[in-house]
Amino acid sequence: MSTERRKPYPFDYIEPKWQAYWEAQQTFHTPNPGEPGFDPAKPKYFVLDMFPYPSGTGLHVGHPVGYLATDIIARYKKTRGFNVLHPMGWDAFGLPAEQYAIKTGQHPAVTTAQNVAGFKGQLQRIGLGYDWQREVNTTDPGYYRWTQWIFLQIYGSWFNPETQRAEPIATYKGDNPDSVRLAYVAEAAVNWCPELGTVLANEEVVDGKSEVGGFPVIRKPMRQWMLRITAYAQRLIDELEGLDWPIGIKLLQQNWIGRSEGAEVHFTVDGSGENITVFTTRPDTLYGATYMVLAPEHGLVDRIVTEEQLAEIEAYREKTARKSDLERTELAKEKSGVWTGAFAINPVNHERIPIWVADYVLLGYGTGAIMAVPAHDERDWEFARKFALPIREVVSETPRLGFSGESPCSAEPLECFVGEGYAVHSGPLDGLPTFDAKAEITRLLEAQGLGRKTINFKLRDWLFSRQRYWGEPFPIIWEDGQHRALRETELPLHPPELADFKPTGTGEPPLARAHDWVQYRPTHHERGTDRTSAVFPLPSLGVIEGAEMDGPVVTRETNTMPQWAGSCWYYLRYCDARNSERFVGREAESYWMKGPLPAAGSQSDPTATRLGTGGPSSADRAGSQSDPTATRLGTGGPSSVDRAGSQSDPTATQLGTDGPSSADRAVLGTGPRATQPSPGGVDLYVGGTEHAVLHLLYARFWHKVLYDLGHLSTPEPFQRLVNQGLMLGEDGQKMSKSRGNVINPDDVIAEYGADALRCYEMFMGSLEATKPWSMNGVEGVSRFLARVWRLAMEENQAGEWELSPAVVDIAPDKAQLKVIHATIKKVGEDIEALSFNTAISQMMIFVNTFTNANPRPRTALRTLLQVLNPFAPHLTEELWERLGFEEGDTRPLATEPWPVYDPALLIEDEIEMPIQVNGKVRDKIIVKKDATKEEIEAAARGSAKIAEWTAGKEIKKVVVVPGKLVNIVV
RNA sequence: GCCGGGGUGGCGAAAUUGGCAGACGCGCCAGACUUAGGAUCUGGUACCGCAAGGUGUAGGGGUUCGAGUCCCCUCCCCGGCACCA
Repeated sequence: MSTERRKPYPFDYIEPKWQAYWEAQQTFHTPNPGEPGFDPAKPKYFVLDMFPYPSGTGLHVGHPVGYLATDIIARYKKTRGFNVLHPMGWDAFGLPAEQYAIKTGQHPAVTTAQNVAGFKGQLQRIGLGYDWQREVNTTDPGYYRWTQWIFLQIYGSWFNPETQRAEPIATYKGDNPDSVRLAYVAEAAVNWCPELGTVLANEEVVDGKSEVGGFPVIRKPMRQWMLRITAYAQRLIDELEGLDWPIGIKLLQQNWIGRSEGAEVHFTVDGSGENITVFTTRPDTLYGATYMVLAPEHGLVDRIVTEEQLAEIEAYREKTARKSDLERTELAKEKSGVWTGAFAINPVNHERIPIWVADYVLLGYGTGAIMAVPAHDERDWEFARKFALPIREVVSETPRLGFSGESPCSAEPLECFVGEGYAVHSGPLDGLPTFDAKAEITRLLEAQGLGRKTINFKLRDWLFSRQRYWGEPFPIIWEDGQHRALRETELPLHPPELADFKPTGTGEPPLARAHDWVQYRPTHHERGTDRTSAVFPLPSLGVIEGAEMDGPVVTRETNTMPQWAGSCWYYLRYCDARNSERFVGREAESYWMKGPLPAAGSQSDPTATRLGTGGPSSADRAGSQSDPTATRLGTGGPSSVDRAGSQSDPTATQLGTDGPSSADRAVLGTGPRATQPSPGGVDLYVGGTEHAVLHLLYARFWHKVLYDLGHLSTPEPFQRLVNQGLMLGEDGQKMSKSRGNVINPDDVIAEYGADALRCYEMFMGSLEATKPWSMNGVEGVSRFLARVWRLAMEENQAGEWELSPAVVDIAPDKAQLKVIHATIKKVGEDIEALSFNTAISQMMIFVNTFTNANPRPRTALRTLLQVLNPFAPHLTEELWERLGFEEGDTRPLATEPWPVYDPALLIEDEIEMPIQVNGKVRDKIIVKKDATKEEIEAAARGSAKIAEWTAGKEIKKVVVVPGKLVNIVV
């Protein structure tokens, strides 16, 4: 390569200078309520990034996309007079960090510290304006102390079905509190990953492989800690509604939780006292049940299998057990199963139907048993065809009368019909449409104690323990086979020092190797924790005169918590990161997490009222964007119409949403509702879609538990969520080391500067879109920044940059004023709308306009620097300083109020209007801005070109849209 | 299979309630300034056509004075779920 290219402007000097200045001045530190410098008159804005795992490989250019979006918003909101909370931290526990440590042969604490330093350096070189005083690290004892504390809150509570919320376990009146705790130990078939040496949550298993590393996962029965997230299933669905999240993410969560309405039906096993309960969403097809299927692992199989069938059943069960989840899905195409030899009695028609075992029925869903209705279920159909089981039609697509008397199996249907229709061959249900048939059969079953209406969820309880070293130890000890909580005063519980922290591979956690740590002898005041109390005894209650000093030796829990534990609440810790008394101070929490005030318009633009000239500006849009009704779920079709209807006229809803869709809506819980007050929470959360059902679901769950227990002021953590798109490599492929297409931001910064990196990433397309990297694109944006620089600066004979003599204190002309004010308006509005690419293009138009202006009005340049500042903070700070300060200016530019535009300057006296003939533009005319329809039409008819085009034809119609166009129809 | 999101120049992309398709940038072409240009500035650049003009937003149909935008059907790409009873 040739010599180093000349820098188009001295970013290599400017950028470190201003980064050091911000650090020294703590420009982006935001005080909490009650702290020095806090201004209670300002509204708050909490803008959050998904904090990274500090991996060893560092950031690539895809990571900062979201960080840049939030940085621009944060800087902008600050200039609009908000108290902005914009923090960063490290999700440093968990598999990636530990895998890296094992690979490099170092202790994870060492590699984590190195990686954090590396990441932080990279983020700072990009010029991100975080409040580093609030930095958190999940592996810091001062942090995980509270993660453990929150776990104990969960452990110490239960979900009261009466109140539909978590309550201290003391309010539970049953005799076995351990059966209802939100954190409990259970023996269950779990996802065991031999390669990683740990169990994994369902959410961490993708296509039968571990999400981290892609290793095979098998089912294995193990004793594990579980969190009872299923108790919150309904609320986790319902309370999505008020959130301003992408519809896709809401649906993803909804589908993951998987609510379905149906019925439980009890069948008896012929000749034994046993019962089989099934779950079905189609109780109306009960008369068409011609056999039953149990999951291979179902406990009843052993009790009902006949002697003749025993060997075959055992063989089948063993074969199924050996299959990994992956094999089981791969082999899903071909149905398999074995008859148990037993029969069940259909409760409604008392028919004797065979009971089979087949692996297409899953133990984990419903009751692990089904009634099979082959005529109306694809899977049952396939199975029945393969094993020659009877198929009976009980739903007809069209109404048919007089079928009841017919022999039930006389007409075997030719194909499987899964839709809704009308009941046939179904006794009392005959003729009823499916919807009514479901209701009727459920009523009949309930009346006879044969079944009941039920709601079933796909969501499973959260498998919360891991057999790994690098995670939070459980604050739990075991005594006489019973678990109990450590006291609050014993936290944090540090992990033991271990020379060998690799997984054991046997399922026993590595912490078990630390014998001295595991053997635990509580001192007198640590004993006697009341296991039924959620509130741990205060230390002052613990000291009892003359009590024994040493208790019996007990053992510690040796599992650790999963990666997600720390990330479930980090946003709360940011609110009060240094609090050593509480996980977050009450005042700080309620200040930063509270919802917006009712008057959205006034609060989102405090500067407008102060300066009194803002008018109906961009800020009003911000208000409407965060309107919680705007992104309601499930409103297919003209949502604005039925929204209006539901609010202003309750009857409109009833009339307007007839038909099957209303039922679906009810199921989803998304029917029209009145606008709810904002649930509050983080004002803007930006991150990738990969956390749609992991972090975002877990965090909501923890948040709700803490809210129920009175520790938090809002029921939801994240009010508004935006997903940034994926950054592809220059070859259009996903960036990866193996493809060799990874771009390191440090290299881009070295060549073009951080401001160019920032502006390019924001200019390349919409925030949410997937987009490929292009170095040529960076070059283009770099040129734009250099042009900005040269608007103010020029090079002298000695090759030094000095203030350009073209910059003088004159008033901009009319055309310039229009560009200036249009730019203020558009950039502000575009930032509010997260449309950063169009904001930058407007600033390019500004620069193009002024590039050849000589002289150049100083005020114009100053305005440009103000609106460009959130995007290119280093360059603009430098020029702001060099252009000199005016009275009333603050420094740095980062704290200067956002400029105010004058709408009057944007209105043209005369406007150009296209004239169409039959929809095609044929001429353009200039008319006064307030010209009447008649005047415009007359002018259009007066055009010579139009006369040509309409010559000899009859003008049938003239459409005049003032301010837009004229269309003449001939 | 089901559920989302998409498909606009050579490329990245713009386009309030339906109202001049392609803003802005890259690339390319030409010019200016220059010892020089991988610097800078100016102009041009959807496609076909010398032009007048015609054609164009994945494809087909529809509504409308007017459709990238609304409705119906089809195709393709990306993401998610996937025997969920």
